[in-house]
Amino acid sequence: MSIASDLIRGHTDTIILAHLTREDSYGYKINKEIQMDTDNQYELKEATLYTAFRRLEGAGYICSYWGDENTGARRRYYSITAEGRQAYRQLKKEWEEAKYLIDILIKSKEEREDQNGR
Amino acid sequence: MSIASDLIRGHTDTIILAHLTREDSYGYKINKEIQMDTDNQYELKEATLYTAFRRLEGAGYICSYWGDENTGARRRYYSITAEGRQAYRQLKKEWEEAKYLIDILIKSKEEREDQNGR
DNA sequence: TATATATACCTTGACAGGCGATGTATAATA
DNA sequence: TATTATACATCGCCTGTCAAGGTATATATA
Repeated sequence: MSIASDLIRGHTDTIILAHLTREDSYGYKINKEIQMDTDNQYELKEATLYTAFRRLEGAGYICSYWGDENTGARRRYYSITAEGRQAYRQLKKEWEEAKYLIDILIKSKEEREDQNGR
Repeated sequence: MSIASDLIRGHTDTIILAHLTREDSYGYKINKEIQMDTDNQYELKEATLYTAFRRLEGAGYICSYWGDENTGARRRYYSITAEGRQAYRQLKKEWEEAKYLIDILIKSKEEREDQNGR
């Protein structure tokens, strides 16, 4: 893990919802996929992950059920709801806005002067 | 203000440092500039702003002095240090990394399947 | 057989950053 | 005279993150 989590903070819910858009999944698997997707540059801490599941379920964005594996550790599967899909779309939109604003705001004033040709 | 502050969280320090790269400035002015730069879509809450100044000063990234205005309210000016400039460059780099990773992570798995042509 | 590792879940308590509320003071304007 | 703008500051709450600890099953290794 190489990235500061304060920069990802606020995106945890969006990331989880994204992983549930195609099919139901469970915590451990989602986290492994996050690690693979980012070449091990990022992972969710377990406490963060399971806290987020509770939060999302409380908000009605996901619901859960126990898997029926007859071998290995038990898994709790999560399914995204219609409200969850709606929230996901909204959160993605907000990310695009935030990205745009942050890009503006963290730009050095020196650079900006250069760009204005002054 | 239209943007969720959890999405900006972690960037407050970078934003402030960016505003000090060209010239010394003070809290009220920096915040006004942020509002102007973002067409009033974002502003730092005063408590957040002044907390950040304390934090940055404690870290040695900025130092402060009182202005010598002989009219109007007094101003505390902040100046970025060499360490502050170094930190600013680092934080910008981390933002580029975070931006890249978040874009990957919040992408819908449905979309990704489409992109893979499967 | 014992031990370590991988899979899989969960909770508690501390910490840090953001912020509403509140306060102070000066100057200009209505 | 009252309001608004400028300008700074702190306190205490809230929320999300996470280190640390715990439970349980299955497999690989020594």
